Amino acid sequence: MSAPPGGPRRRLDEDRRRAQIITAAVEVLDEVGYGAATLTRIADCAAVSKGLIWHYFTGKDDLMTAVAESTLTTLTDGIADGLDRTAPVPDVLRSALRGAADLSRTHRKELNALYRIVHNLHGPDGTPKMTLAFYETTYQAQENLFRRGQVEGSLRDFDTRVMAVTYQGAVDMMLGYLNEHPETEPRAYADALADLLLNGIERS
Amino acid sequence: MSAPPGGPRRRLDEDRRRAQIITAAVEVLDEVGYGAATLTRIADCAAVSKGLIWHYFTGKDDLMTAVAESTLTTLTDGIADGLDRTAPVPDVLRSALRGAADLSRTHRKELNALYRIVHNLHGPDGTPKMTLAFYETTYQAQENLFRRGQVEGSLRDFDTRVMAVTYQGAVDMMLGYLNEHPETEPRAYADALADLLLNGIERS
DNA sequence: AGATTTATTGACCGTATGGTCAATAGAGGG
DNA sequence: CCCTCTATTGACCATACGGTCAATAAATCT
Repeated sequence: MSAPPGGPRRRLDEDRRRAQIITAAVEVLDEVGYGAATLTRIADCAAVSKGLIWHYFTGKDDLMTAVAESTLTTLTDGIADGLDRTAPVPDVLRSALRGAADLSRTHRKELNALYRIVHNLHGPDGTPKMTLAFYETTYQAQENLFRRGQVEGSLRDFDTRVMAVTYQGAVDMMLGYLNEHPETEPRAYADALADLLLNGIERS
Repeated sequence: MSAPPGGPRRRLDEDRRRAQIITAAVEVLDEVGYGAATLTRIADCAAVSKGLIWHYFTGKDDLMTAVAESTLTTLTDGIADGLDRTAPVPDVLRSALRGAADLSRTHRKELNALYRIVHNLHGPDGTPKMTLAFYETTYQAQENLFRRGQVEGSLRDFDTRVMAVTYQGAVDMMLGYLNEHPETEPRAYADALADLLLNGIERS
């Protein structure tokens, strides 16, 4: 009766297609938010049929997880570049904050998409799926950095765990704020924040 | 054919019913998250028929907004109590942090529910509905407090806007952390955080 | 007691979504 | 040149959700 299912227009390399779909997902997530980021919309944005998504991902959750992982890698790499981890700890922190602030301009969509996934992807029980283990890794990395500073004498004594959590919150808020206030200069914010945080922990 | 729609079992005062539904919504939001917080579930939890919800609210968004407002009032009142705003600024900050930390034990569900709504209630375009105006109010209140401290000489000079945003982030993270790590002593965290933040801004 | 109001119900509807699948066509191997 | 493999498609499905509404009975009014 109806037209038979058409074959492919163009065949593409597997990895490329995956990346293409993920990119489209980032775009859509950034534009309409998580709830409205329907698979139909994503497929449309990727100029691909909806059915194809299940050829590359096992479902929506799987796709979103993949997007989150991919995006997170991109972002952390973005910060890691041009960061000399062997420098004095205060300098590392300043650079890291600047790097993060820059992301708000160079990777706006990715930040937005990741933010949305993290805050929306729940397990069946309602437990957030990413947040916990997600942050725990960076907490420990930060704590190591702080402890190094304390050992080296550049930082005074303080609760490294609380500081790591606070630092993460400060960065998150900075990114959110820069996103909502495009008129704010990222570097200026980053430097002001560095002053605040370092004043609290630097050995005077 | 089918049983006719039954009348009410028990009539209840209007305000009570509203409150009852809102309470149920908080419960459900806390338990299963925003996406799974369906009106059917909320109605069940409130031991009320689904249709009744539209008698008190114009729709899901309206209900969620009402829940957010109600919850926010409860929480801010909870902090405001036992807070002497005329005290020296550093003392006010310490008290406020303790008050906030205490909420993680006394108002766990409310915090969770509010968090979920704030991060999930979008407008039709995907724009978050609450976040912006929501935070802006508290930013200004915080900035006023910081400026008072600067005028009075208890705080050094710093960017009050960046500090307000950072402070808010620190509190949010603290609440999230305390929620996910019940073994952590709220007061201890609050005090450690106060030390960190005040060290960064207090005039030494 | 009768009339009126309205809080409450359960059945119903339209829709949009995540997900399935047989059919298809292009690429590549023999 | 055929045969196999598989990336790709469009039609289809089940479902669950937000939302509507006529019917009903408890309260209230007169």
